[in-house]
Amino acid sequence: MLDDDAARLQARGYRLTGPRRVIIAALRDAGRYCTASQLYERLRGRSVGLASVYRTLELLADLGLAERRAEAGGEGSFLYCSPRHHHHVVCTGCGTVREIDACPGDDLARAVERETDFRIDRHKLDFYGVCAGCRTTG
Amino acid sequence: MLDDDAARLQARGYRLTGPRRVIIAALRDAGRYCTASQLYERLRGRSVGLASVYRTLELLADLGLAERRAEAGGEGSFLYCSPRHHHHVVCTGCGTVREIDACPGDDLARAVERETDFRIDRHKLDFYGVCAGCRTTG
DNA sequence: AGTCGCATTGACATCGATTCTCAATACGCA
DNA sequence: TGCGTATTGAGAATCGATGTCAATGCGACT
Ligand SMILES: [Zn+2]
Ligand SMILES: [Zn+2]
Ligand SMILES: [Zn+2]
Ligand SMILES: [Zn+2]
Repeated sequence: MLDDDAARLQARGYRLTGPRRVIIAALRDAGRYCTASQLYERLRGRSVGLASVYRTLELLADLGLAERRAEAGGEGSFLYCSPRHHHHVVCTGCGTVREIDACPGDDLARAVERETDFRIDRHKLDFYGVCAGCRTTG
Repeated sequence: MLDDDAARLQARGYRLTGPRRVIIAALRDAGRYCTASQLYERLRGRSVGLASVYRTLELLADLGLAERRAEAGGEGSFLYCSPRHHHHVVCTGCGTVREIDACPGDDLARAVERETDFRIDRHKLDFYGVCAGCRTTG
């Protein structure tokens, strides 16, 4: 877990507890979307309760340090997100997610404002494709 | 419900039933993300079962005619999507969603390919802001 | 380092959204 | 119009997610 994440927690008055450290580190290291039960399994033996996994994921989503996604048939899953503005590239083969800096920027947002008469505040952009590893393997 | 949607269903061998027509029309007309129970309420008296609402939403998502979203604390919700490539503008005030043509295009996708060594197939882009109505009202 | 207040935790109970089951129905086709 | 089968509605069943609560441990202040 990075100091930056710790700072974010404490800046909002949350305590930096053992379970939180471990859960956040696990989500970070996963480098992909994880469900609560997946993280819970990965942390067996570290005495972390499933409820705490749910609570911490919820907290991270609230702090902007994680992004929630809808699964097709079942559980929700979370992806660790660094605090800066960024977008994602998702490998449809292995599930790996990488943060990227490429961004359509304000120009496109302004074009959208003209087209719709909305005032645009933010945007979300994800790319889907196949990573180098999956191309050679598969 | 549009003929285009009907054609998509039947092209995959699905039957064009009464409940499906009604549910799809309701989702289309909503112009926003809807939960299964919201649609079910809206269709009271039309003898459409909740299970059929769930099944039809799932089917639409599968056909690419609806997009699923994760809600914070509770139910999943679905948004009707036309078949062509497009993106969304979501009003954070009233929930209205509009489809737009603005798109970062292949240039950005190629930049991402160079940056990551992924082969990019598709992307998803949403803008969030406040619509004209919500600006004057609120 | 020691003390104290209270946020946080783990285990389990509970809730509720989604899926399953199955006999009855109604599409699509000849 | 008649048949075969996908689909439906209602209720049961599932299980992901949240609530409860006594025990714990973080962190602030000595
Ligand atoms: Zn891959
Ligand atoms: Zn951006
Ligand atoms: Zn609005
Ligand atoms: Zn696009």
